[in-house]
Formats: sequence, C-alpha cells, structure tokens
Amino acid sequence: MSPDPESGVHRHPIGVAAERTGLSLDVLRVWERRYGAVAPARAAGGQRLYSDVDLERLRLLRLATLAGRGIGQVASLGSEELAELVREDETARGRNGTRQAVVGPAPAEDDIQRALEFTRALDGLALESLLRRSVAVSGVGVFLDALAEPLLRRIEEQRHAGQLTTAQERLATLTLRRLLDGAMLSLGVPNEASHLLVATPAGERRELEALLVAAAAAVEGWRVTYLGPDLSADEIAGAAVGSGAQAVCVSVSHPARRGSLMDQLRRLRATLPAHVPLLVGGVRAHRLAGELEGGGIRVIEDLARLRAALRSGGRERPAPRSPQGRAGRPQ
Amino acid sequence: MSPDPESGVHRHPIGVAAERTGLSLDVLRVWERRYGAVAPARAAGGQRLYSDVDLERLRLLRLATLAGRGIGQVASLGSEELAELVREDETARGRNGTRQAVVGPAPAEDDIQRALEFTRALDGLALESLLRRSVAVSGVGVFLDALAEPLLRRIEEQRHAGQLTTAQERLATLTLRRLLDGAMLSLGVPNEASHLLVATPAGERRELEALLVAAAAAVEGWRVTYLGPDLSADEIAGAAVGSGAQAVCVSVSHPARRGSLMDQLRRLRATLPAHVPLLVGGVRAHRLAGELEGGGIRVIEDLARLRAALRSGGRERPAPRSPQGRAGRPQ
DNA sequence: GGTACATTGACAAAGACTGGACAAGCTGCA
DNA sequence: TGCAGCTTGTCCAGTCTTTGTCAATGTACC
Repeated sequence: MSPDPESGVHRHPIGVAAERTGLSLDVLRVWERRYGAVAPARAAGGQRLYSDVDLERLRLLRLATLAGRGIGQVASLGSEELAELVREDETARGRNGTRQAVVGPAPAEDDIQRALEFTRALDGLALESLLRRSVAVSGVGVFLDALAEPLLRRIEEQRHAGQLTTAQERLATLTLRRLLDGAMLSLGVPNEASHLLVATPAGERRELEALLVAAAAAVEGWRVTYLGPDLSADEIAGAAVGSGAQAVCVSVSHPARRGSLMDQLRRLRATLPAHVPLLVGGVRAHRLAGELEGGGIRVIEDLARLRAALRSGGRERPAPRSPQGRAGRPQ
Repeated sequence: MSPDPESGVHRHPIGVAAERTGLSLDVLRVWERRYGAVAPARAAGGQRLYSDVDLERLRLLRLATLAGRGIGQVASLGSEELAELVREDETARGRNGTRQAVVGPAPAEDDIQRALEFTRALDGLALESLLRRSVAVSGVGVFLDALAEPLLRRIEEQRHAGQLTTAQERLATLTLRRLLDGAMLSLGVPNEASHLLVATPAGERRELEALLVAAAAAVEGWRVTYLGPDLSADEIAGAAVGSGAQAVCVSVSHPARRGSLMDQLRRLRATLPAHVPLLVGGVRAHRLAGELEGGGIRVIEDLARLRAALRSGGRERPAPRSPQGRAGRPQ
C-alpha cells in the first residue's frame, strides 16, 4: 500500500485508464479540468500518465456518482473518505431494502468492482449486502454466471498477485459461500429430480468452484448432493452408489499433482457404474481434455457449458440421458 | 457517543437523502419549506446537502407520521422528544400487536437420531429437510444449542470410531453448514450492532465449530465477520483492526500441536489492541483454560456460555464492555 | 501519414430550485 | 348530511446548475 517507487507504479495512458475505470475519455479529462479529481503525471509530450492509485480513485469516484452524488461534491474528498462513502452507500442501500427503481437485469463489471472494493476494506456487511441484492434482483442463475464466477476468478488472480491478504480472500470467498449455500437452500428440490453428486478429488482444497457447480445444478433443477473438497475416488464412487446418484460431477481447479489427479479420475470412472456419467469441470479441466475425453469422461469448460449440459441431460427423464452420448440403460 | 470524526462529516444530496429516508423528493422539500423540519446546508449552487443528523431526524419524522401523527405537529419537536415519541409509538404498537416471543419446542434426542440415520443413508434431502424444519420450528438459537451442536459432536465421535465414512461425515457437516450459512443470512444485522470477528487459528482445519460460534453471535444480535479456519495470528489481528471489530472469538477444537497453538493465541492477544477482548471457545478450549485465563484471554466452555457472554457483553453500548471484566476504555 | 492525445469553448440533457396550484382526506360545524 | 376549512402529499412551470459530450484545432508518437 505504500507508494512503492519501483514496482507497481505502472503508468497508464488515458485510453487504458478509460478502459479500466469505465469512464469515457472526455469524462476523464473534464473531471480533471473542472474538479481536479486526479492529477495524473505527464509524459514528456504532455500525455497523461495515470498511476494505479489514480485509477483506484477514479473507480471510487465513479461509484460515488453512480450512487447519486454529484462529481462536484465528491471530487475533492480524500481517498479514505471516498472509500468510506462508497461503502456507506452500499450498506445503506442494502439496509433500507425498499424497492429499487432500476431492476437492472444482469449484474455487471460495476458490481464486481464494488465487491472487490468492499473486500479490500474488509467490509463484510457491504459485501454481503451487495451480493444478496444481486441474487434477489438477477436470480440465482444470472448471479452465478455474471457475478459469482467472475468475482471468484478476480479474487484468485489478485490473491495470487499478492494484492489481497488471506483474510481478505477469506472474507470474500466465505461470504460468497454463504450466499451460495443460502441460494441452494432456497431453491427447493423438485419432486423426482435427477440426482447429481458433486465433489472434488483428493488433493483439491479449493471448494468454492465445486459449490458453484452445485448451485448451477440446483438452478437447473437437479437434486444435488454436495460432498465438498478433497475426497478420494473410492469415497466418491461409494457415495454415488450409496446415494443413488444419476450423475457425478467433480471440479478440479488447482490440482496438486497432475499425475495423481489423472489416476484418481480414471479410478473414479472405473469404480462408478457404467450408466452414471462422469463430468469434470473447473478452470484447469480443459488442459486435461485430451487425455480424458476418450474414456467415458466428459470435460466441461465453463459454468455456462455445464449448465447447458445439465439442462440437456437432466430433467425430462428421471435418469439423464448421458451427456456424453453413450450410457447403459438406467436400471 | 462522541461525534465520530470519520463518518458523519459527509453531506448527502437530496437524491441520496430520499433513498435513505424513504421520503420522496417533494416531501423532503415541502417539509422544509412549510414546517422547517430540517435545514440542510447548501452547496455553492444552492443544492441541498443533508448531514447524517438531518437524515436521522427525517427518518424519525417519517416514522412519527407513519404512526399516524401529523407532520405539522411533530416537525418542530426537538430530536430528543422526537426519538422518545417514536419509541413510545413502537412499544405501544408492540403491546397490542400479537407479537409473541414463542420459542418453539426444543428438538430432542429423536431428531438427532433421525439425523444420524439419514446421514448414514447418505440421504441429503431428508437430512436437510429435517434440519430445516427444526430451524423453522424451534428458532435458530434453540436449533444451535439443542440440535446442531450435539449432532456435530456425535458425528465427530462416530467418525472417530470409524462408524461413519468420510463421505457421510461430509454430507452431514456440509448440510449443517448450509443451514447455518442460511440462518446467518436470514438473521439481518441490526443497525449499529457491535462487531465480532470469528476465526480459527492456523493449524485448525475444522471450521464447523467456528461457524456455530458465528451463528450464535448473530442470534445475539452481533454483526459477525467470519473468516473461517486456519488463519495466522497476524492475519486475524490485522483483519480485526482493519474491519474495526470490537471483539474477537477464535475456536479451537483439534489443535494440531498444543504448543504452537498456545504461541498463536498469545501472539494474537499481544497483537490485538488492548481494548478488544479475545474469547477462545471450542471443545478443547477448557484444557487450555489454566494457561490462558491470566493473560487477558477469556475461555468459553460451551455454546450456551458463549451466548451468555455475548449477551452480557454486547449490545447496550457500541463497544462491548469486555466480557472478561477488564478492558481499556472503549474510548 | 495515421493514430492517439491535449486544449478550449460550446452545447444540450438531466436534475435541482422556487413558488404556486391542486386534490384527497380529515375535522368541525350548521 | 353537507359544506367550509385545514392539512398534506403531489404536480407544474419556469429558471438555474451541473455535467457529459462534441467539435475544432493543434501536437506527439510510430
């Protein structure tokens, strides 16, 4: 957070700044000219060079104006005050819970920005209130695709890049988890729904992605049994049989050791009854596609595709027609 | 209630004021014009700028009018009188209303047995609906004490004795977790609630107990920031400061190495601000009691006692009078 | 030479301000 | 019961501010 003179002081031309803040070129210039909102450095030739701090500030200013404040009123605020103001607006908005005029269909980049902002400030209240409202406004399905998944990806990136502490990452992922759990809870299970088992193989500690999968399946009307991360192939197969699952989905995002993972998956496939399709999803899944596709394992690239697969596979008939084409008679 | 140097200095334009108070733009203006209900500051261009005090007053005025009073009658009242009036209206309403603090029948041994049965059968659906029903019938507080905690203990015992597979244990704990998450979600956060941070120290993988703690605190009206398991003392302390927590509770159930744990706790105590009480709970906590009690660390034996401590400690005043007796002035 | 950017001035849409009008609901009185 | 008067929320018209965008012109970089 200190203004490191070396790393991190990347300077961005105005075009990049516009892209990253969501503000137009004109607005960037006019905010500077009229209100002194930021004072970017200048190149030898006079071109503006925005620092990361500038960009952050501009993002906050934008959020403040979106909340109904005049740029002229907020442009002179200090960064601390500004961040606090934005957070206050969010919690206030969540609290009074009165009908929001704009029922914007899909949550957008904005919401992701805001969520990251609250995460950084460790403001769980504002974060939860934001996510909660998004679920309520957009519905669970859209929430998953447009907010939860991209947000999760950003958090992992930033965590990896050292821009988030463990505590911040925790706050965000656990809040997200609470929301997903709550959503799955509120999505009742239709009678006679097909039954999907979701888990991640041994060595996988990350669970949120699996939970996204589970929630997506629940949205698609499946009855989901979610067993969480780090289970051995035998445990998964045993549970699938024991609970009468009609399909199994495992999520692999950060396999500890690739070889071991492949073994696990093959073993799982071998142990599962032939008529139970096995789907593999997760950010790293596509790298394994070549090796797996042949052996009766279907690889799913992203959440949207997973939902499509589940939709076509499940629902109409008790036993999903196996998404991968060949399946024994159920029963 | 010193005038907080941070919040409260912000001035809000009329749109934000309308959103936060629930009054229309017109009403805001006309109450000012006709009755001098508030006298917001003005920007250079004449736009109204409401202070937080103004907003609070307007909220009270709104409540008073909703209770059937004429704005002309109450607009000139002082803030004190107004607040009292609203409180009176509220209690009067509560008296004749049918609000009954009916605490349903407590779930019994029966339910625990049934839950274990479903767990063994890997019937997540039945388990979930059982637990869900219990929450609905008994309320969250009773559910935690009488079902969730004992059930969790049984599951751990049986798992330990090899009577449950990993998958079965997972099914149960994750279902329980989902319920707890959902419950915390549905327990709104009261305004101005005291703020508690919950986590478990590094080396602790078990999280469910911490989640029980978090849920219990939420029932008691605290605003809870839950950071999950396996965090270093520094991370916890940093997050407590960063999020402005007024108390910290860590849960220790299966310390990997006792010595390391003690170090962590001492370090945490040393790093936390003196006025932030540190509570330690969990099944193994009482074994550490002797060694910890002295150094400004309060050990809590079980969930009921934790709730009692939280109840006496929080709520009445912004900064909870430290449950352990001695604490720096909240300032 | 083309793309990206800077500067300045002008412009138009959105929103806020003011004073006044109006309609619906309630009270009091004949 | 019916009417006058009061209260109160909403609406309107005209004016003023704020703010985003655009056009024109010039400069820097590849």
